[in-house]
Amino acid sequence: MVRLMDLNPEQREAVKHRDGPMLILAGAGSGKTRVIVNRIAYLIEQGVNPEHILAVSFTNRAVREMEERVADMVNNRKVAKKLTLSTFHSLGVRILRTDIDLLNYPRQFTIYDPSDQLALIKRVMREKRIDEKRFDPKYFQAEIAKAKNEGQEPKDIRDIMLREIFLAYDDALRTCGAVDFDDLIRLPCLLLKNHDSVRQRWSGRFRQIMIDEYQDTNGVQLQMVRELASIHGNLCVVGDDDQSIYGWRGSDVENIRQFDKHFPGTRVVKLTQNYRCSGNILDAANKVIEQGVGRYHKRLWTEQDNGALVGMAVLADEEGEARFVVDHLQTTHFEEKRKWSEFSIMYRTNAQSRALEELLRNERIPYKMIGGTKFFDRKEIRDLIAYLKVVNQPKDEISLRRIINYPPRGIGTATIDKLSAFAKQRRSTLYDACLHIDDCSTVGKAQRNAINDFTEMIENLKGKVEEGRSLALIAEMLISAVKFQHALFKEYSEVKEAKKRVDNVDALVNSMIQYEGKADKPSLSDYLDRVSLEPSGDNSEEEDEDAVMLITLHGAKGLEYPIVYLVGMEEGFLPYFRIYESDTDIEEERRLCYVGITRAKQKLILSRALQRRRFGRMEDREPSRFLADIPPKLLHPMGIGGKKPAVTEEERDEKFKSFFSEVFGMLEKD
DNA sequence: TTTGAATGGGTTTTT
DNA sequence: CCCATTCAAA
Ligand SMILES: Nc1ncnc2c1ncn2[C@@H]1O[C@H](COP(=O)(O)OP(=O)(O)OP(=O)(O)O)[C@@H](O)[C@H]1O
Repeated sequence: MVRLMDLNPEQREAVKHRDGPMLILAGAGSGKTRVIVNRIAYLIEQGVNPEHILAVSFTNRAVREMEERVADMVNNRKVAKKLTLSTFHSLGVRILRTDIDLLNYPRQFTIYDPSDQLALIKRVMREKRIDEKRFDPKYFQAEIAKAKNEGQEPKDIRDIMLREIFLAYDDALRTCGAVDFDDLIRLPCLLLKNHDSVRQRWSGRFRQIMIDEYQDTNGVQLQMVRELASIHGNLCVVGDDDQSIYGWRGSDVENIRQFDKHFPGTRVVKLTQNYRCSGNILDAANKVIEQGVGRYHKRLWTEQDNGALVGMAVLADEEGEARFVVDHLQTTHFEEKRKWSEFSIMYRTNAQSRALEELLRNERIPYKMIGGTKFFDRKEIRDLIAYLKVVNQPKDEISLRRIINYPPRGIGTATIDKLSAFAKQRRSTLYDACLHIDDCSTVGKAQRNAINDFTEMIENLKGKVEEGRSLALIAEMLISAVKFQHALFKEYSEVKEAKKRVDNVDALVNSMIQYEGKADKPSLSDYLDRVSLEPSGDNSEEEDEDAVMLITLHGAKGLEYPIVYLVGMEEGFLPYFRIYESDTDIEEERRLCYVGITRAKQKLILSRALQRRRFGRMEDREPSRFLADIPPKLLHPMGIGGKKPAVTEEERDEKFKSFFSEVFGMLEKD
């Protein structure tokens, strides 16, 4: 049930808006997402078919958040399920799975992640005899991504070599039956633009479109949105130019600033009251963002009390910082009877989570890491996934090459080169050449046998998939067929290491079982899609698990927590500096800082270390320049700079003892 | 063809 | 410090 009285007048106006374009431009915590959620529920109440409603956001996490909030409000699972709430990329996949054949790709396409992408670019470069030493494949990868995000096609590229590689790379993708991440937006966009039937289908299907975090859209996404809204113009976007933090992947704040020019007749709604942060926190945030260069003026206000001061902790080193945060967190948890899930620790880079994780684990504090690709980056996991990808789409040459000789089965580089030549000669894919290897005289008998055994196994597994056998079962068959575990023990002389890897493989199989348990229509290709689109594996079964959140600043956008720790407030981290490169966009870093501060509802603790290990060497660290923008009267010094020294271990033990005796005392009374 | 040792290069952020 | 890649020997 929508309760319009839970909204302020501006929000109410936005929720009740029905047809035509609308822009909600508003600051952090002003209830933008709340408007979207309410508007979805309101539309349903007004009789709009939920299948006609589309809401898009950027991160998987933000989509999940929206799903939960909508589900709570609609309170009808069957109706909620009919809604389309998704990221741009999964929406792209959905469109492509239906219509990609119009572009000459198979509907069973696979999705290449950046490392597959790089591998393919390297292949293309080798084919073209372009020296990888002289020309960095990563450069081309970046340039191609940029071009795709700007909506450029190979013919638009001036640089001859880049154009040639782009062209060949795109060709190669098609041959592999694969698309890359950027294609997940670019190709649907091409389809919608060039095929009226496609546009009619999708724009007709989604008659009410909402987009959260619109300031993060890039050129191609704008085009895609335009096409999707072309039939009806019912497009509602919400965003905040002060929270634009994806410039590095082509997002363009002008999309939101010029929205009313892109969509004439736009109704503009501005929200300026912040409902999230206590006064001091909002003050600090305002001070940081106000120093922004080239910023459009906007000021948030709140009715809330000042609340606690913002903690500013200075510690000796990385470990000291982690220790401080964990101690403080633990003390607050007990003293204020806070649930673990009320805490969140945020950082600029995933690597910064290590020290924290270690300590949290030691202290047995439940935590959940959002983002980070650790699991699916492990070699053994990638290998297994590569096998499944080959079973799913044998054209996928990158995956095929990855596993054709892993575990080693006597098909070395020499053989693969011959195989590749054979494939080229008969104009077939590499896998097809494997199937007909007996017609290839250049490959020796032993190798031919090995290849035949290999294809036989893959074909067998393909059969199982077609029979509709369970995914986990297929994976298990695969693991035993290739003696995967045996290979791991052979590969890692350290038994402990090998065991760990075997455990990882088990964990992957388990994730498949879980997936099959909860998916609507489980299938291998759907599973692989999910793994590609959400490699962080944030498939938190335990949705409302009580755990501390560890998350990057980017990942935290749109989320909120009662207590937030912002660690690593140092030059080099925030703003982030890369060695040898000085292209950091300071203003974007500032906005990132603003995003971090405005995640906190009641308490915010900033921290920094004086020294940090980097490349094994200790380095001195300077405070982040953004700290200087926060008036000292808002800050409460802690750690080394605080009045009280950091809590010592004895003191902490003392606190626990008294806490427990208190608890026991309460129990005895009962 | 497989293997292990040497070497060199480098830490964003997400889909 | 930790990796990925490369290179040389078995
Ligand atoms: N009218 C209101 N009355 C009370 N609480 C509100 C109101 N509007 C929003 N809130 C609360 O304020 C908080 C922030 O809302 P929301 O997440 O929708 O903001 P947002 O504008 O999307 O923030 P961000 O820009 O950070 O993503 C939420 O806890 C929400 O419940």
